[in-house]
Amino acid sequence: MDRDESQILKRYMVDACVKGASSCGCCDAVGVLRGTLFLADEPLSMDQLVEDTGYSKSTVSSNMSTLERLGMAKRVIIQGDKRYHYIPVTDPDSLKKDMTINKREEMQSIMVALEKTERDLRACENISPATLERVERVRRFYRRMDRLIDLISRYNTEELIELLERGMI
Amino acid sequence: MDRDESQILKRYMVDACVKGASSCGCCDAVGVLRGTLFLADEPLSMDQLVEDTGYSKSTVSSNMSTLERLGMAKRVIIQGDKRYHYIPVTDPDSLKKDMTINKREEMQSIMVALEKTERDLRACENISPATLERVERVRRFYRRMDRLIDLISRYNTEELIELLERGMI
DNA sequence: CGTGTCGTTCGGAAATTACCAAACGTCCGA
DNA sequence: TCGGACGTTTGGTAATTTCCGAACGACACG
Repeated sequence: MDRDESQILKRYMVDACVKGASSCGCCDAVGVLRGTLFLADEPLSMDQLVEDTGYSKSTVSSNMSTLERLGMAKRVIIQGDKRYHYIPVTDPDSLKKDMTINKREEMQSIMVALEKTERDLRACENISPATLERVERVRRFYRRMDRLIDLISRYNTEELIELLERGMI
Repeated sequence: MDRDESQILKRYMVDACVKGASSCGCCDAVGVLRGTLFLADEPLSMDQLVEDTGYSKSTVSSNMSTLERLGMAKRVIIQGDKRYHYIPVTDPDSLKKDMTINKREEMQSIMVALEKTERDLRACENISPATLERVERVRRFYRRMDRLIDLISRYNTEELIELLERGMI
């Protein structure tokens, strides 16, 4: 596979990854790097990532650490090479974990806020019953949703699908 | 509840909503508006939102439409008032739908990219079997994950929790 | 101990985004 | 048909973010 072919081929993945990155608040470079890594034949060094993406070394460095922090890339050691090399994370369990973990953190922060709000509302003198009721209702929902995501994280994908398909009948 | 109390009380919710907003790529104003709306005693007009948040009318207008597009706020008609009024969306089904729909769109775009990539890879001459295998594996994962989210969207929260709790035993 | 190779950090430039004020279009009542 | 109340769109500006190159620190090898 020559370079040009490879470049064309990469476009789809890179675009999709950029979209995914921006939807979780990351800059384009994170997506580009993920897509590039994903379609690489072998673990890539930072120099290769610099060359393949056109970003500077510093940009690649900082964005690769966010990619690592998000659990989407891993460093590996290549024998006889002191440079770092990166591989994309592709095993189903890790991918599934990544997908739930962010959502859960976001939900928990809203849940904490709802709890504090509800407490403060009750302590207030002239509270509006309607507002309190709404806060309670949503807080209950988030608590249930949190429980649900907790349950979901305890199964693997196949088990979940099987359970839910069985339940549909 | 006087204004100052209400302002202090709002902080938690607004903060949490801002965090949530930024994690789905929206600017702070979207979060601030959502939080404000959430703790309002009654449907709010744009003028009231302008006053409560300190944003300009144009900022409120444009960000309220994104909030509406995201399904987090709704316009209601108040009898004898020709202005729009907004209420927060709080029913569990809508909230659950919002939480899954974004994730699903993101996943589907990656899935489409993976499918195109896989097709192109097969058409290539010197493809790396390792790369192809990786693309296949991840594509399979996404396809299963998509199926899973589809199943999840067919149940309501309580049904899901019950099913999964029963499965745990 | 030097020297060269790596990766990270830092400061500033460039590009993007968020925001506001003003102009504009629309709808309703007079 | 005019006037006024509303909401949206637009153009410009301020603030933020992204990115690069240079400087820096760490580490291995001669």
